[in-house]
Amino acid sequence: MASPASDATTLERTLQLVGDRWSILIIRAALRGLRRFDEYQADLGIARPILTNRLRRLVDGGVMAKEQYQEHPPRYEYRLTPAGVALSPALVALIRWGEHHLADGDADIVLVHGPCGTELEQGFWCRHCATTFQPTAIRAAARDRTAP
Amino acid sequence: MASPASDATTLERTLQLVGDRWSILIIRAALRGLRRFDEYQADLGIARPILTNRLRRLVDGGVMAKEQYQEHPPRYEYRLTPAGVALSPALVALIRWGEHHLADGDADIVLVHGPCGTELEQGFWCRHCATTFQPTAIRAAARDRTAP
DNA sequence: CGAAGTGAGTTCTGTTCCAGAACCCAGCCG
DNA sequence: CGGCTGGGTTCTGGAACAGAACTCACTTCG
Repeated sequence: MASPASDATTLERTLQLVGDRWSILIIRAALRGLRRFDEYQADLGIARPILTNRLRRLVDGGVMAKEQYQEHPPRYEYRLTPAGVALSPALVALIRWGEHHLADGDADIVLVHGPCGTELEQGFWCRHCATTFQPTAIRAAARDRTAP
Repeated sequence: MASPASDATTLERTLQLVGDRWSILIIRAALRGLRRFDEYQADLGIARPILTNRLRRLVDGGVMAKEQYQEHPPRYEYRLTPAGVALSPALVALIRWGEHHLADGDADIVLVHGPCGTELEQGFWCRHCATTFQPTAIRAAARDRTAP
Protein backbone atom coordinates (compact mmCIF):
# COMPACT_ATOMS: atom_id res chain seq x y z
CA MET A 1 0.00 0.00 0.00
CA ALA A 2 2.51 2.57 -1.11
CA SER A 3 0.88 5.96 -1.23
CA PRO A 4 1.79 9.60 -1.42
CA ALA A 5 1.29 11.64 1.69
CA SER A 6 -1.43 13.75 0.10
CA ASP A 7 -4.29 11.30 0.56
CA ALA A 8 -3.67 11.21 4.28
CA THR A 9 -5.71 14.40 4.44
CA THR A 10 -8.81 12.73 3.14
CA LEU A 11 -8.50 9.83 5.53
CA GLU A 12 -7.94 12.30 8.33
CA ARG A 13 -11.10 14.13 7.42
CA THR A 14 -12.98 10.87 7.21
CA LEU A 15 -11.76 10.01 10.68
CA GLN A 16 -12.71 13.43 12.01
CA LEU A 17 -16.21 12.57 10.91
CA VAL A 18 -16.54 8.96 11.98
CA GLY A 19 -13.34 8.22 13.89
CA ASP A 20 -14.63 8.37 17.41
CA ARG A 21 -16.12 5.82 19.73
CA TRP A 22 -19.74 6.63 18.91
CA SER A 23 -20.23 7.60 15.27
CA ILE A 24 -19.64 4.12 13.90
CA LEU A 25 -22.03 2.67 16.47
CA ILE A 26 -24.67 5.22 15.52
CA ILE A 27 -24.29 4.35 11.85
CA ARG A 28 -24.56 0.70 12.71
CA ALA A 29 -27.72 1.35 14.68
CA ALA A 30 -29.12 3.27 11.72
CA LEU A 31 -28.34 0.35 9.43
CA ARG A 32 -30.28 -1.84 11.85
CA GLY A 33 -33.27 0.42 11.32
CA LEU A 34 -33.20 2.87 14.20
CA ARG A 35 -34.41 6.36 13.35
CA ARG A 36 -35.27 8.50 16.34
CA PHE A 37 -33.22 10.35 18.91
CA ASP A 38 -34.54 8.38 21.85
CA GLU A 39 -34.14 5.08 20.05
CA TYR A 40 -30.46 5.75 19.50
CA GLN A 41 -30.08 6.97 23.02
CA ALA A 42 -31.69 3.91 24.59
CA ASP A 43 -30.07 1.40 22.25
CA LEU A 44 -26.53 2.72 22.56
CA GLY A 45 -26.58 4.04 26.10
CA ILE A 46 -24.89 7.18 24.84
CA ALA A 47 -25.14 10.41 26.82
CA ARG A 48 -27.72 12.72 25.31
CA PRO A 49 -25.51 15.74 24.73
CA ILE A 50 -23.00 13.60 22.86
CA LEU A 51 -25.73 12.06 20.76
CA THR A 52 -26.94 15.54 19.85
CA ASN A 53 -23.43 16.50 18.90
CA ARG A 54 -22.67 13.36 16.90
CA LEU A 55 -25.94 13.48 14.98
CA ARG A 56 -25.31 17.08 14.06
CA ARG A 57 -21.82 16.24 12.89
CA LEU A 58 -23.02 13.31 10.82
CA VAL A 59 -25.75 15.43 9.26
CA ASP A 60 -23.24 18.19 8.46
CA GLY A 61 -20.92 15.59 6.99
CA GLY A 62 -23.61 14.24 4.69
CA VAL A 63 -23.77 10.84 6.33
CA MET A 64 -27.22 11.23 7.84
CA ALA A 65 -30.24 13.37 7.10
CA LYS A 66 -32.58 14.91 9.63
CA GLU A 67 -36.16 14.77 8.48
CA GLN A 68 -39.29 16.05 10.15
CA TYR A 69 -41.74 13.18 10.11
CA GLN A 70 -44.64 14.99 11.69
CA GLU A 71 -45.63 18.55 12.28
CA HIS A 72 -47.56 19.67 15.18
CA PRO A 73 -45.40 18.31 17.78
CA PRO A 74 -42.44 18.71 15.45
CA ARG A 75 -40.61 15.42 15.51
CA TYR A 76 -37.55 14.41 13.58
CA GLU A 77 -35.86 11.26 12.47
CA TYR A 78 -32.30 10.64 11.48
CA ARG A 79 -31.66 8.27 8.63
CA LEU A 80 -28.64 7.42 6.57
CA THR A 81 -28.08 9.12 3.27
CA PRO A 82 -26.74 7.05 0.36
CA ALA A 83 -23.28 8.26 1.40
CA GLY A 84 -23.99 6.87 4.86
CA VAL A 85 -25.04 3.53 3.50
CA ALA A 86 -21.84 3.55 1.45
CA LEU A 87 -19.94 3.31 4.71
CA SER A 88 -21.20 -0.22 5.25
CA PRO A 89 -18.17 -1.92 3.69
CA ALA A 90 -16.07 -0.22 6.35
CA LEU A 91 -18.51 -1.29 9.05
CA VAL A 92 -18.53 -4.84 7.78
CA ALA A 93 -14.76 -4.93 7.66
CA LEU A 94 -14.51 -3.76 11.25
CA ILE A 95 -17.16 -6.18 12.51
CA ARG A 96 -15.54 -9.07 10.69
CA TRP A 97 -12.13 -8.17 11.98
CA GLY A 98 -13.42 -8.05 15.53
CA GLU A 99 -15.19 -11.36 15.23
CA HIS A 100 -12.12 -13.05 13.82
CA HIS A 101 -9.36 -11.46 15.84
CA LEU A 102 -10.97 -10.35 19.06
CA ALA A 103 -13.41 -13.14 19.76
CA ASP A 104 -12.58 -14.69 23.10
CA GLY A 105 -15.09 -17.40 23.67
CA ASP A 106 -18.54 -15.93 23.32
CA ALA A 107 -20.07 -13.39 20.95
CA ASP A 108 -19.28 -15.56 17.98
CA ILE A 109 -21.36 -13.97 15.32
CA VAL A 110 -20.48 -14.12 11.68
CA LEU A 111 -21.81 -12.11 8.80
CA VAL A 112 -23.34 -14.26 6.14
CA HIS A 113 -24.87 -13.98 2.70
CA GLY A 114 -28.58 -13.71 3.49
CA PRO A 115 -30.00 -15.98 0.80
CA CYS A 116 -27.74 -18.95 1.47
CA GLY A 117 -26.27 -18.41 4.93
CA THR A 118 -22.65 -18.85 3.87
CA GLU A 119 -20.13 -16.67 5.62
CA LEU A 120 -19.29 -13.77 3.41
CA GLU A 121 -15.86 -12.89 2.19
CA GLN A 122 -14.76 -9.41 1.52
CA GLY A 123 -12.21 -8.86 -1.17
CA PHE A 124 -10.53 -6.53 -3.56
CA TRP A 125 -11.57 -6.99 -7.14
CA CYS A 126 -9.99 -5.74 -10.34
CA ARG A 127 -12.54 -5.38 -13.11
CA HIS A 128 -9.86 -5.16 -15.75
CA CYS A 129 -7.97 -8.27 -14.74
CA ALA A 130 -11.13 -10.01 -13.54
CA THR A 131 -9.33 -11.18 -10.45
CA THR A 132 -9.30 -10.78 -6.72
CA PHE A 133 -6.08 -9.81 -4.99
CA GLN A 134 -4.34 -9.18 -1.70
CA PRO A 135 -3.89 -5.81 0.03
CA THR A 136 -0.20 -5.89 -0.86
CA ALA A 137 -1.15 -5.39 -4.50
CA ILE A 138 -2.84 -2.08 -3.79
CA ARG A 139 -1.31 1.19 -4.95
CA ALA A 140 -2.59 4.72 -4.69
CA ALA A 141 -2.70 6.81 -7.82
CA ALA A 142 -3.89 10.22 -8.95
CA ARG A 143 -7.35 10.07 -10.42
CA ASP A 144 -7.28 9.98 -14.21
CA ARG A 145 -8.86 13.21 -15.38
CA THR A 146 -8.40 12.60 -19.09
CA ALA A 147 -11.53 10.45 -19.13
CA PRO A 148 -14.11 11.99 -16.84
CA MET B 1 -27.89 -5.76 7.94
CA ALA B 2 -30.20 -7.16 10.55
CA SER B 3 -28.21 -8.29 13.54
CA PRO B 4 -28.75 -9.25 17.14
CA ALA B 5 -27.53 -6.85 19.77
CA SER B 6 -24.92 -9.31 21.01
CA ASP B 7 -22.31 -8.59 18.37
CA ALA B 8 -22.34 -4.92 19.29
CA THR B 9 -19.97 -5.87 22.06
CA THR B 10 -17.34 -7.08 19.65
CA LEU B 11 -17.62 -3.99 17.49
CA GLU B 12 -17.39 -1.87 20.59
CA ARG B 13 -14.23 -3.62 21.63
CA THR B 14 -12.84 -3.24 18.15
CA LEU B 15 -13.55 0.46 18.32
CA GLN B 16 -11.97 0.75 21.75
CA LEU B 17 -8.83 -0.56 20.09
CA VAL B 18 -8.79 1.34 16.81
CA GLY B 19 -11.73 3.74 17.05
CA ASP B 20 -9.90 6.93 17.78
CA ARG B 21 -8.41 9.59 15.62
CA TRP B 22 -4.87 8.17 15.63
CA SER B 23 -4.84 4.38 15.65
CA ILE B 24 -6.08 4.03 12.11
CA LEU B 25 -3.53 6.55 10.91
CA ILE B 26 -0.76 4.67 12.71
CA ILE B 27 -1.83 1.43 11.09
CA ARG B 28 -1.92 3.15 7.75
CA ALA B 29 1.59 4.46 8.31
CA ALA B 30 2.72 0.96 9.23
CA LEU B 31 1.22 -0.39 6.02
CA ARG B 32 3.22 2.22 4.17
CA GLY B 33 6.35 0.77 5.73
CA LEU B 34 7.08 2.92 8.76
CA ARG B 35 8.57 1.06 11.68
CA ARG B 36 10.16 3.30 14.28
CA PHE B 37 8.81 5.54 16.99
CA ASP B 38 10.29 8.71 15.57
CA GLU B 39 9.19 7.84 12.04
CA TYR B 40 5.60 7.61 13.17
CA GLN B 41 5.93 10.74 15.21
CA ALA B 42 7.39 12.81 12.38
CA ASP B 43 5.10 11.41 9.71
CA LEU B 44 1.86 11.82 11.62
CA GLY B 45 2.66 14.88 13.70
CA ILE B 46 1.20 13.07 16.69
CA ALA B 47 2.15 14.13 20.21
CA ARG B 48 4.72 11.76 21.63
CA PRO B 49 2.88 10.71 24.78
CA ILE B 50 -0.13 9.76 22.71
CA LEU B 51 2.00 7.80 20.29
CA THR B 52 3.49 5.92 23.23
CA ASN B 53 0.03 5.18 24.51
CA ARG B 54 -1.43 4.14 21.15
CA LEU B 55 1.47 1.88 20.29
CA ARG B 56 1.16 0.16 23.65
CA ARG B 57 -2.55 -0.31 23.15
CA LEU B 58 -2.10 -1.69 19.66
CA VAL B 59 0.60 -4.06 20.89
CA ASP B 60 -1.64 -5.21 23.75
CA GLY B 61 -4.47 -5.67 21.28
CA GLY B 62 -2.40 -7.88 19.02
CA VAL B 63 -2.42 -5.47 16.11
CA MET B 64 1.24 -4.56 16.28
CA ALA B 65 4.36 -6.20 17.65
CA LYS B 66 7.25 -4.46 19.35
CA GLU B 67 10.55 -5.98 18.39
CA GLN B 68 14.02 -5.09 19.51
CA TYR B 69 16.08 -4.72 16.36
CA GLN B 70 19.38 -3.99 18.01
CA GLU B 71 20.88 -4.41 21.43
CA HIS B 72 23.35 -2.12 22.85
CA PRO B 73 21.40 0.98 22.50
CA PRO B 74 18.22 -1.04 22.82
CA ARG B 75 16.05 0.04 19.93
CA TYR B 76 12.64 -1.19 18.99
CA GLU B 77 10.44 -1.23 15.98
CA TYR B 78 6.72 -1.58 15.73
CA ARG B 79 5.35 -3.61 12.90
CA LEU B 80 1.94 -4.98 12.11
CA THR B 81 1.08 -8.51 13.06
CA PRO B 82 -0.97 -10.59 10.63
CA ALA B 83 -4.03 -9.46 12.61
CA GLY B 84 -2.97 -5.88 11.96
CA VAL B 85 -2.57 -6.47 8.25
CA ALA B 86 -6.03 -8.03 8.33
CA LEU B 87 -7.40 -4.60 9.16
CA SER B 88 -6.52 -3.34 5.71
CA PRO B 89 -9.96 -4.00 4.21
CA ALA B 90 -11.36 -1.61 6.81
CA LEU B 91 -8.67 0.94 6.01
CA VAL B 92 -9.29 0.62 2.32
CA ALA B 93 -13.02 0.99 2.79
CA LEU B 94 -12.53 4.17 4.80
CA ILE B 95 -10.02 5.66 2.36
CA ARG B 96 -12.26 4.87 -0.58
CA TRP B 97 -15.30 6.29 1.15
CA GLY B 98 -13.45 9.51 1.89
CA GLU B 99 -12.17 9.85 -1.65
CA HIS B 100 -15.61 9.30 -3.12
CA HIS B 101 -17.79 11.19 -0.67
CA LEU B 102 -15.56 13.80 0.90
CA ALA B 103 -13.40 14.87 -2.01
CA ASP B 104 -13.86 18.55 -2.60
CA GLY B 105 -11.71 19.42 -5.53
CA ASP B 106 -8.21 18.34 -4.72
CA ALA B 107 -6.75 15.27 -3.06
CA ASP B 108 -8.20 13.06 -5.73
CA ILE B 109 -6.40 9.86 -5.12
CA VAL B 110 -7.79 6.49 -5.97
CA LEU B 111 -6.66 3.07 -4.88
CA VAL B 112 -5.74 0.88 -7.79
CA HIS B 113 -4.70 -2.67 -8.53
CA GLY B 114 -0.91 -2.34 -8.62
CA PRO B 115 -0.14 -4.54 -11.63
CA CYS B 116 -2.62 -2.91 -14.03
CA GLY B 117 -3.53 0.44 -12.49
CA THR B 118 -7.28 -0.10 -12.63
CA GLU B 119 -9.28 1.33 -9.76
CA LEU B 120 -10.05 -1.42 -7.35
CA GLU B 121 -13.51 -2.46 -6.33
CA GLN B 122 -14.29 -3.82 -2.96
CA GLY B 123 -17.11 -6.25 -2.65
CA PHE B 124 -18.83 -8.91 -0.67
CA TRP B 125 -18.35 -12.34 -2.10
CA CYS B 126 -20.22 -15.56 -1.41
CA ARG B 127 -18.08 -18.58 -2.07
CA HIS B 128 -21.09 -20.89 -2.08
CA CYS B 129 -23.13 -18.93 -4.59
CA ALA B 130 -20.02 -17.71 -6.42
CA THR B 131 -21.49 -14.23 -6.59
CA THR B 132 -20.95 -10.74 -5.33
CA PHE B 133 -23.76 -8.93 -3.54
CA GLN B 134 -24.87 -5.72 -1.91
CA PRO B 135 -24.71 -4.87 1.80
CA THR B 136 -28.48 -5.24 2.04
CA ALA B 137 -28.05 -8.99 1.53
CA ILE B 138 -25.93 -9.32 4.65
CA ARG B 139 -27.27 -11.08 7.73
CA ALA B 140 -25.61 -11.84 11.02
CA ALA B 141 -25.70 -15.39 12.27
CA ALA B 142 -24.33 -17.46 15.14
CA ARG B 143 -21.17 -19.24 14.17
CA ASP B 144 -21.77 -22.85 13.25
CA ARG B 145 -20.05 -24.92 15.92
CA THR B 146 -21.01 -28.31 14.51
CA ALA B 147 -18.15 -28.13 12.04
CA PRO B 148 -15.15 -26.68 13.82
C1' DC C 1 38.12 13.40 25.73
C1' DG C 2 34.17 16.28 25.40
C1' DA C 3 30.10 17.85 22.38
C1' DA C 4 26.52 16.90 19.87
C1' DG C 5 23.18 13.62 18.02
C1' DT C 6 19.72 9.80 18.15
C1' DG C 7 15.98 6.81 19.52
C1' DA C 8 12.61 6.03 22.71
C1' DG C 9 10.40 7.50 25.70
C1' DT C 10 8.37 10.38 30.47
C1' DT C 11 6.79 14.76 32.89
C1' DC C 12 4.32 18.78 33.09
C1' DT C 13 0.73 22.03 31.95
C1' DG C 14 -3.19 23.52 29.86
C1' DT C 15 -7.35 22.58 26.78
C1' DT C 16 -10.77 19.90 24.90
C1' DC C 17 -13.87 16.00 25.10
C1' DC C 18 -16.90 12.97 27.54
C1' DA C 19 -20.33 11.00 31.03
C1' DG C 20 -24.21 11.58 34.05
C1' DA C 21 -27.76 13.83 35.90
C1' DA C 22 -30.86 17.38 35.88
C1' DC C 23 -33.50 20.68 33.57
C1' DC C 24 -36.48 22.74 29.70
C1' DC C 25 -40.19 23.20 26.40
C1' DA C 26 -43.90 22.19 23.07
C1' DG C 27 -47.71 19.71 22.32
C1' DC C 28 -51.00 16.04 23.31
C1' DC C 29 -53.76 13.15 26.27
C1' DG C 30 -57.01 12.21 29.93
C1' DC D 1 -55.04 21.10 35.04
C1' DG D 2 -51.19 17.54 35.43
C1' DG D 3 -48.52 14.32 33.62
C1' DC D 4 -46.30 12.11 29.53
C1' DT D 5 -43.39 12.04 25.28
C1' DG D 6 -39.88 13.44 22.09
C1' DG D 7 -36.08 16.12 21.44
C1' DG D 8 -33.20 18.44 23.06
C1' DT D 9 -29.83 22.10 26.42
C1' DT D 10 -27.20 23.22 30.90
C1' DC D 11 -24.23 22.18 34.37
C1' DT D 12 -21.13 19.89 36.65
C1' DG D 13 -16.79 16.73 37.45
C1' DG D 14 -13.40 13.51 35.38
C1' DA D 15 -10.78 11.50 31.47
C1' DA D 16 -8.31 12.03 27.32
C1' DC D 17 -5.58 14.87 24.51
C1' DA D 18 -2.01 18.34 22.63
C1' DG D 19 2.44 20.68 22.93
C1' DA D 20 6.65 21.56 24.71
C1' DA D 21 10.29 20.39 27.54
C1' DC D 22 13.04 17.03 29.89
C1' DT D 23 15.50 12.38 30.59
C1' DC D 24 18.52 8.68 29.68
C1' DA D 25 21.45 5.43 27.46
C1' DC D 26 24.13 5.06 24.22
C1' DT D 27 27.12 6.46 19.63
C1' DT D 28 29.63 9.22 16.74
C1' DC D 29 32.15 13.22 15.38
C1' DG D 30 35.88 16.60 15.95
